[in-house]
Amino acid sequence: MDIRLLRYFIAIAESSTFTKAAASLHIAQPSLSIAIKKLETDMGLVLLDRSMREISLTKEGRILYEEAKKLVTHFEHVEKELKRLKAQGPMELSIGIIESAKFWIPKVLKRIKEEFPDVHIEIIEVLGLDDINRALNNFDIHFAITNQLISRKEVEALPIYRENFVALLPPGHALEAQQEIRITDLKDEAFIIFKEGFQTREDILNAFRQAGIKPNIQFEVERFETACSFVEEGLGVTFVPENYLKASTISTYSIKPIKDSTVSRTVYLAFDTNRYLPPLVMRSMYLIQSFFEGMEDLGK
Amino acid sequence: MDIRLLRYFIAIAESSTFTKAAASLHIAQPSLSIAIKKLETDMGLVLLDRSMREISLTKEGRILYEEAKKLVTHFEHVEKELKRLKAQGPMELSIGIIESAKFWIPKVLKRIKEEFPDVHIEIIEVLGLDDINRALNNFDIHFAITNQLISRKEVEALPIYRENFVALLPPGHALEAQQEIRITDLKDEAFIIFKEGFQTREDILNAFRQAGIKPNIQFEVERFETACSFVEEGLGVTFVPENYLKASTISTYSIKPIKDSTVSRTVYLAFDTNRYLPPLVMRSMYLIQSFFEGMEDLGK
DNA sequence: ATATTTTCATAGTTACTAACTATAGAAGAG
DNA sequence: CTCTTCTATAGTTAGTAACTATGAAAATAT
Repeated sequence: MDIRLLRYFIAIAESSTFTKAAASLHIAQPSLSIAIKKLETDMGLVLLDRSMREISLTKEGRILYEEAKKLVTHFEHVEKELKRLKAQGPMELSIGIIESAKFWIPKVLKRIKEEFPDVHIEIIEVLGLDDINRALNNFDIHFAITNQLISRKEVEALPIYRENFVALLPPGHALEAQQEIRITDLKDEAFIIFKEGFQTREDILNAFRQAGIKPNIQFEVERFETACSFVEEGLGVTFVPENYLKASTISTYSIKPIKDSTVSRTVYLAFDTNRYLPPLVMRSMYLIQSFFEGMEDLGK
Repeated sequence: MDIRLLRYFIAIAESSTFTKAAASLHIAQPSLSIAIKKLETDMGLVLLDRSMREISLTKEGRILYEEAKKLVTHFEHVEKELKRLKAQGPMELSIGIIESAKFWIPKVLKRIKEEFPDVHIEIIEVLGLDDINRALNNFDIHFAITNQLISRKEVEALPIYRENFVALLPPGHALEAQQEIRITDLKDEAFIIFKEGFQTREDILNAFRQAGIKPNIQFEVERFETACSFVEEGLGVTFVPENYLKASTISTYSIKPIKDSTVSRTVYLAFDTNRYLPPLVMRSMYLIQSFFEGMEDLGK
């Protein structure tokens, strides 16, 4: 059995015609027809339904497609490991994270480093859904810490913890005297919120909806960092996760808990299930999960 | 790249001569020489040191040997899964366990079944070290719950919990009046112990050593079940794990805690690191580990 | 030290196979 | 009903994976 046949099969499954797949593989179409037929006889299974003009996968074909992707990425992992060994390079681990994860990430990285002293860990900030999907697809990151709900079936998202938001008021704001903020207090306040496509925007809008009012949205941003600097300039009010503030240097704005409805979001550990995950990656994900284990209200 | 080349390489790594490996693969020796040379050029690495008559693996060769085994077992797993799918057979999970694990195993199996309703779980009782090694090597079991210390480097043993022993006295025994037993109370008592090669024997002998006496060994057995029936017949005294009694139907002998030194043993989850472990297996091991997580004194 | 045995590599041969081009046949689109 | 699009088959060629025979090197025996 040749890995080549699996690569061919994956290409077909993804382009759904022999002709296009052959083109993308830079081989002639009949070669591909014969190769797949050989794969089918080798495996003793019918993998494709050729009755229509655009081929479709049989049940067995769908399973093999998923398994073949894992097997091919496993193979590529081994190749890469050997090259790394030859070049004396370090083991690599790439994690995509949201802003507020900066608070706890160093603690977990310390644990990972204890078990894998030579590993070189790369932390990449991933912002929106597209960003995460792109990073996971390109294998830029091994897994992501994210609050985005990812609906693609090949991506699994394990909830690891929930985090509460707090309100951020500009210095000298009228509400500064209050110990706590109610969402209804913000009825006419200029509000700084995340752009469309960010889960956090939806979480905050939901909280306003529950309180029965609409926020007066004046600015739309992509990062808490931006929102914070806007607040500092007195441009409006915003909500940020408590954990984000733990990671950033305290500034001049005043921080107030939100009283009536708890505004919160779930943070997930997301990874591609159709990919071979080497022991280092599996173990790191396990360490992150167990870091939060037993914490109340994981939003499961 | 052909899986065949990896199989060839594994055979060489394990028999340390081309000639023997070729024989075991049922191919001619020159074919193997050429195949391995091709593998080396494909990978761009020197895998073998041929300077001696018996070849040895280079550093890269050793890594590839371990990785290749995982890759080949991964491939075999996929083949088996497809055959299973064709035959409409159930997913299989085989776990080797020691006697005393019967107590908690059903609870964990319930959790596994919740996540994988169709899985067919096979529980195999594994007794001594040889038994476990044989079962892991033959792929008869995916992992083992064992108290044996396994020194082979390809087997990892994660401590999951510790269990205490209690003393078992035959009905009507002189010490029956006591609430607790001291090891020194058993100075001249006929003692029933495990055979050589069982970790439990060593654990119990250590406890006696610490108490400064030697047990009067009269019977050597391979199972707690046997030891218990011997006690029932009045042939002597023995120590068994509390957990074992929780799983067995209470009988006529009397059970006494051991007072002075706590006699206990560590139970491990042992698995072959040089083997591809499919998600079902990984997840099951995780569920077992987290079942005991947070319990005190895991003997780590 | 020398002969013998053991082991791996190379050379040459053969059969298989994976690629190609050309073309036939089947399934949708206009 | 015709034309296009797609897959399968036929036939060809180059590459390769197996074989046998044999040479070179290293360990063992005499």
